[in-house]
Amino acid sequence: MARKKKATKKVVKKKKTVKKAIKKTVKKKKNVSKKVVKKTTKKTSNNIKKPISSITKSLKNDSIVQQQFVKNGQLALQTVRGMRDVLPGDQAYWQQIRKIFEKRSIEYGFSRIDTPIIELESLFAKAIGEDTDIINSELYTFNAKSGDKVALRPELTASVVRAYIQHGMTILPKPIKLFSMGPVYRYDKPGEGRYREFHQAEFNIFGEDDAILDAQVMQIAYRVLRSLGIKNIQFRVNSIGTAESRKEYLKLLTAYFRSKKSKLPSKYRDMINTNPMRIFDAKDDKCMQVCAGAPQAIDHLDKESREHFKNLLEYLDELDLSYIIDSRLVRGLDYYTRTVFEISVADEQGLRHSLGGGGRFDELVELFGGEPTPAIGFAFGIDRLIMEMKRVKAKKYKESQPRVFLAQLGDLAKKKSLQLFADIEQSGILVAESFGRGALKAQLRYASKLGVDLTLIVGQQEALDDTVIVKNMITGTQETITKDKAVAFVKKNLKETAKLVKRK
RNA sequence: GCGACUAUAGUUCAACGGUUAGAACAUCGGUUUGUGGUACCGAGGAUCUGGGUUCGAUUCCCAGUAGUCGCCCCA
Repeated sequence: MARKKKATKKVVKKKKTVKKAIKKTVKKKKNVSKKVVKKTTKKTSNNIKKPISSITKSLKNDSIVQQQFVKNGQLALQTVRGMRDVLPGDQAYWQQIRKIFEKRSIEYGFSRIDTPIIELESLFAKAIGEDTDIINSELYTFNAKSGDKVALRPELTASVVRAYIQHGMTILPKPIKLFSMGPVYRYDKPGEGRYREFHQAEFNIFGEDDAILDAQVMQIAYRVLRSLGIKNIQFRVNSIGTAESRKEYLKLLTAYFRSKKSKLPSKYRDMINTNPMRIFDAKDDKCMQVCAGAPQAIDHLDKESREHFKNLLEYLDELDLSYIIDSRLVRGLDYYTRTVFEISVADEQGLRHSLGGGGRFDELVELFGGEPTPAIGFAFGIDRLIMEMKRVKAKKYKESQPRVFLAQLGDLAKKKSLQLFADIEQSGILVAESFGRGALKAQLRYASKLGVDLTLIVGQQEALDDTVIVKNMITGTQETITKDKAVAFVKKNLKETAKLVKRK
C-alpha cells in the first residue's frame, strides 16, 4: 500500500516538473540547444492539462495587468488592492461592534439611516472642499452609463446631510439625531489599519447649536469605547470659529506663514494660499517650529464661538471626560465650524491611536441648499476600533454554542436523524451535526471539539427500534430511550448538566 | 506620492545554485467491526508572477504584483 501511494506521489511531482520544463522550453525556443529539444519531445508526450496551459497563454496575451492572477498555471483570484475580506474568525468583533452601536444609538435617541455608497461626485467636492486630499487624490470617481460623474463615498456626513435635505427632515422635531454605519472608500496607499474600503459609524445631530450637544456627542463616543472595553481615552478639542470669523483669522495666518515662507519646506508652501490651516498637521521639526509661533484660532474667535467653546469645556468638565485643548487641531474636511475634536487611546508605549473625530458643521446644510441648520457629528473608524479591541483583548461577541450533537450511523439512521434534528432544533435547542462524516469515532471527536454537553447517537439498531442513545459528554454515561421521548429527555438532561458545569 | 524591507503548505516558521524543499499547529484518516477529549502512527497540502545569469534557479540579478515599516496623510 505504502509503496503504491509513494509511487503515485512521484508521478504527480513528475508532472509538476514537466510543466516547469515546458515553460522553460517555451522560453528557450529562441536559442535552441539540442538537449532542450530532446526534453520537449520526451515530456510533451505526457498528458498535461491542456485547458490550464491554454488559459495561461490567453491571459498572457491579454494584458500585463492580468499576470498577477495567474499562479501555478491556474487562475488565482484575489481581492483588489486595499480591499479585504472579513473572515468568520473576525465576525465576533464586528458583531460586538454592531451590538454596542445599536444599543448606544437607541439609548441616546438616534434613528438609523443608510445612504447609498455611490453619490454624485459634486456632492463630496462641495462638502469636503476642493483643496482637500480626500477630493484631490483619494476619491474613487467614475462615469456612470448615463454620463453622470459619480463617486464612492469617502465619508458618510455629506450623504446624510443630502438625505436630510432631500427628504425634508427639517420639519421633524429638533434636535434630529441620525446614526449611520457602513463602508466608505478612499484611494490611499494601503497599510496596517488603513484600507481603501473601510468602515465608519457616525452620529449626527441636526437643528441645535447648544454646546451641550457637542458634549453629548463626545459622551456617546466615550461610552461606546468604554462599552467595547477600551480604556485610556482622550479627547483633543479645538474651536475654529465660523466661516465668517475665520476669514479674519486666515488672513492673519496666511500673512504669518508668508513671512516665514523661507523656513517652511517647499511642499507646504503651496498650502499657504490654498489651505493654510492644514500646515498645522505637519509633523517635521521645522514646520512645527514655525507653527508654534503662528496665531491661534481660539484667540480670534467671534464672540458667539468663544462663548460656545467656553460652554463646551464646562460641560466636558462636568461630564468628567479627559480632554486637552489642542489649538492646532484642524481636520481634513473643510465643512467644520466651531468645535472640532478627535478621540484617541494610548497604548503601553504612550503612543496615541486616533479612533475617530468630528465637529460642528453649522453651515453645511445651508451650503447644500437647505435652510440654515446647525449640526454636530462624529465618526468612528470601525476597522481601527477592531484593531484596538484586539490589542486590548476586548470582549468579543459570544455566539450561543450548540449544546447537543446528533451522530448517526448507517443509511437508515441518517434518514431518521434528519427528522430528529429538526424536532430538536424546533424545540429551541441549538443542535449540531456532521451528517457528512461516516465513522462514529470521527463524529464524536468533532462533538467534543464543539464542546457540546450531550451527544445523541442513532445507529442502525436504534433506527430500527426507533430509539436514541443519549450520551452525556461530561460524565461519559449514556442511556437508550425511545425516540418520541427524546426531546423532553434532552431538555431535562441539559438543565442538569448546566448545574453540574456551574458547580465545577 | 516617496524611501526601506519582505514574499516557501490553511497558519507560523526552516533549508538549499544540483536526487524526493523540512517541521509545528490546523485538516483528514488509522491504532480490530458502533463511542470523544490524551497518546502513538499515517495521509493530503507550498517555493507570488514575468524576464535574465547558469549545464541547472525556489535560491543570484532585474521588473511587476502584494504585504510590512517609516515619511506624507488620514479613519
